[in-house]
Amino acid sequence: MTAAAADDKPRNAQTVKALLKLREMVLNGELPPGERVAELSIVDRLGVSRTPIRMALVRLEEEGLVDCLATGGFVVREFSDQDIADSIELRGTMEGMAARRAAERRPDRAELAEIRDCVGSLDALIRRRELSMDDFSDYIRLNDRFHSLLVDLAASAVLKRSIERILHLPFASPNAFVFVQSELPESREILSIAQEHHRSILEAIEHGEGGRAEALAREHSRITQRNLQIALSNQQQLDRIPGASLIRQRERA
Amino acid sequence: MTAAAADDKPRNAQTVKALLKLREMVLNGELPPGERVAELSIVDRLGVSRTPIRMALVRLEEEGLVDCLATGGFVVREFSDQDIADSIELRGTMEGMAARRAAERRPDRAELAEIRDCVGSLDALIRRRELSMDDFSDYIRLNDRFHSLLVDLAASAVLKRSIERILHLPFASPNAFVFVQSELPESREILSIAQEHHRSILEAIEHGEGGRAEALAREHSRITQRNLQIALSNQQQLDRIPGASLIRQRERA
DNA sequence: TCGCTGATTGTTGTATACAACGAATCATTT
DNA sequence: AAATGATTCGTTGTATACAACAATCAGCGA
Repeated sequence: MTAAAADDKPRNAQTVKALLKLREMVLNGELPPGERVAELSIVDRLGVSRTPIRMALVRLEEEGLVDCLATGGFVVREFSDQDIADSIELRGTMEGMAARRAAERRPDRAELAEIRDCVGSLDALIRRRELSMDDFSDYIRLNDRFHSLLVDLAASAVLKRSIERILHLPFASPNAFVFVQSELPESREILSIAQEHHRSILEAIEHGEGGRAEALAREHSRITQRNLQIALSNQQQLDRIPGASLIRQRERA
Repeated sequence: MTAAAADDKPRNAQTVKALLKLREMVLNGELPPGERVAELSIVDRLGVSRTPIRMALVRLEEEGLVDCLATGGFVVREFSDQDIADSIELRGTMEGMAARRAAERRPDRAELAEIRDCVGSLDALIRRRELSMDDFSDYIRLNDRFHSLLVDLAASAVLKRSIERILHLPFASPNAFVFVQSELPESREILSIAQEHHRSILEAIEHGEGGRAEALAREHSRITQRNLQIALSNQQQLDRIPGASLIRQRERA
């Protein structure tokens, strides 16, 4: 955590730069879905050679953000409403497994300290009178932390990898719709319900109740599903979620 | 299904060749786990240049068979017993989700035709007096087909992708331990139980019983877990499963 | 005007060249 | 002899050159 090695140049600096930038460009909509990603045009825009760009594209393809064309080259993928709902459901299922595994493992107090602290911080945050935009940003950070710690508690490298993979689809994130939700009148209630879920999941883990922990974690993901449905009914709000440009436009009457 | 284009050279022939060969070499144990994969040595052995090898290595890394070293280069990964069990459990969880989704979708007769046929063939196979090695090979083919059709019935591209990804770990396959099992005296009973699972999963889907379908699919995966435990208690048999060389040797007294 | 053909351009897949970094080796010193 | 420092070797990451293929566009003919 020291300030050492701030601009530590890794050996593969160009590749990670290309990967980060390309992912950003895809999520921005700067590279529209369905369009072929011309490697040379990226060379111009990023100032790195084709090789690292190619590597990054392969990784993005494995992540699921671009598709490998049979004729050669890559295309930015397009996602249907169903794809998004499926991603959220899959995350919920896997987090359910994580919660169950965590409960069955009977972690000791030391292992639970961090996530307890996280839930405590969330409690404090929710109790504030008014929730500013910054508060929502804090919520996102803490919420991310909770979900990440939950997966860690399952102590399964395989499961962790799989969950991290699905989270590469930005709209599968537990936070994908928080800012959409923040504009709803019932926003506070939704956050309270979510936090109640967090508390009971933790409680179930502490009590070693695997089945309950799994059911709760799944139920928790349905909040994201609800928020998705709300966003889907309002194009303006939908446009503000991460990776919005990747969503296939439904025909409108 | 015609005989057309048998040796159709795709554009990226070298890359797929490298990917296939490298995967084979890793699973063979030809490239021992923990050892750095020197690209130049692969160049000699495969007769393709470094570039396609590099691409293949990136893909293998995303598949989880090799790890990306911080210092640069790739290492063949090593898997603990727990990793294997976790992979099987994760597959079971995702197949459970697939079965539930399939049931909830209420597929019509036409959609169910293939999997019904598959279960029928399995029935016929199991009913034979004696099961030869070829019979077990047939079983593996049909079993693979059943699991694949089950995933297709869920009609979720996201889920399908995730399941296919976990199946890249060879010991996560539903068939990983069938040949080990084939040498057990109770082999036939295990196959009968598995087939009973297949039948009831299909039945639950036909009846639209999502919860039951999910529970059954999960239970079904526990057969693989049992077989894993059996294999783990007998090093000789363990060595015969696909990717055996990737399994970390436990210290023996 | 429409369709077909041929050339041209653009893009990818592959091979290779090059430079920087790390690891191992060997020599030197204490 | 052990430790330490310099040097050599090997390996990777990156850039670029080249060839094959696809797509596009112009021109020609009906």
